[in-house]
Amino acid sequence: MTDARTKTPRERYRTQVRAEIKEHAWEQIATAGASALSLNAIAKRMGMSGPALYRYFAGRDELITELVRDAYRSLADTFRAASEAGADLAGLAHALRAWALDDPQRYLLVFGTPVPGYRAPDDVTRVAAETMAVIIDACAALPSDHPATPFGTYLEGHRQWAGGHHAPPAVLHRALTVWTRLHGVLSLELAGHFTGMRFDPSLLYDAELDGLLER
Amino acid sequence: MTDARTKTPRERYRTQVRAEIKEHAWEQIATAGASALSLNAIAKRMGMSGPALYRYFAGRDELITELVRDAYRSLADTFRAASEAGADLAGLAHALRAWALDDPQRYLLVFGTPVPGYRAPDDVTRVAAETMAVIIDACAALPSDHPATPFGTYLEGHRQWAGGHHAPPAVLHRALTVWTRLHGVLSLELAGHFTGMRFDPSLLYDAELDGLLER
DNA sequence: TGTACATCAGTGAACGCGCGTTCACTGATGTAC
DNA sequence: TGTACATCAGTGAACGCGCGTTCACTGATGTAC
Repeated sequence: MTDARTKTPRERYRTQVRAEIKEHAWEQIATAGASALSLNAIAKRMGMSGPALYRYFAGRDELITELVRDAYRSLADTFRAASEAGADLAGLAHALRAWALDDPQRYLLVFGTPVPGYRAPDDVTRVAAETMAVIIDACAALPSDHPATPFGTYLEGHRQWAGGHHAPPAVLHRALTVWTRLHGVLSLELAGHFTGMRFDPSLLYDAELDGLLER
Repeated sequence: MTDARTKTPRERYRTQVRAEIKEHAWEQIATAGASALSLNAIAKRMGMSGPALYRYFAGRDELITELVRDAYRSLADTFRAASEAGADLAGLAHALRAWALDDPQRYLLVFGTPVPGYRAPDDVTRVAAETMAVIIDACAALPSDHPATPFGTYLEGHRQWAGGHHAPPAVLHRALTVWTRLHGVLSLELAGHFTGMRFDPSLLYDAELDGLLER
């Protein structure tokens, strides 16, 4: 049905140009950040006139939405691929860091300071829950025992974010902690807050990871 | 010398208008984020013409620099005040969260996604080291024992960021960890990443804090 | 296979906007004698 | 105390720029008979 062979040449061309626009958008974001994204600038770099892009996107906001969606998707795919390849929590953490360093602005677009005036579409939360589920699974598979924490038991009544995942409270708590701690190191690293200090951020990242694995 | 009484009325007026400009700048940042800061918009809200602001700031960049400097100063003052009032690490952590929630965009201006094309002046790193020193002191005062960590000993050779603070390696490591973990929770909270989930972020913050205090 | 028509990608001009910044100028405030 | 001058805050016009977006139009590509 949605098979590539059933696509007409025009449809194929459309999706290809759409992809090309997004690629240039990412390049621009990588250079100057998401708030500087400009349709006209993208068009110019593609050798087209500005209005031409309106054949492919309803406007700037729809393009950004698409980029956010793709970023979430990309991370979810990365996680799932790592997981299916047998990666444990440490493997996921390293996959996350590699994904972030591969395109820092992509990470920041999703987890950084929100683009002012822009609201993420609802369906991305589903994808976000998908990545969270992979982390939860990895936490559940940890060999260590999981003593229940007060916050963990509190979390049991608020597990929508886990996509309805069935996991003991301590595991939910652990998964959330994994997220916040890794993000804490990663976001400061990507924002350049460690550049003045002269240590290797990856060592700090691994140190945090060790703390998460050991108990 | 720099006493207020030695200031001429004109000087007083100057500093007052400068302060007023900055206040409007903060209001604008709080609404639309730092990347949307506009001199003309500020002037309009003050009932002045745009070029008038050039009597007070050399340009947009100098204004932003001043705001960043003030933000760092404000945090450093908050920390020092809390510390002098006898606050321990937990007290500092709560002071940090209160400071962040008081003006989220101020926190994000300093610790969030960097403003594209803008480079922070060098002297703010001195103020940053000042806040770090307070955290290090609080970590050193923790009652728990401090087993040396591999990363901690590695850090000993890279302690410029601590402002030349003399503290055992484990304490340096602990202080860095305090920073990254609290920032991990805070930044995700401020960026609105917990709003979809239905739990109280302050509980997660306190849970992380507990982990930092206990060992 | 050829012709008539519909579809659709892309253009160029235009609109209205706001931006940072410069410049020559006015008018009020302070200073020196 | 009064007058001449210097200082300086603020204005308004202007420059050049880039933005998102609309609109009428051209020309190429695909479709139906």
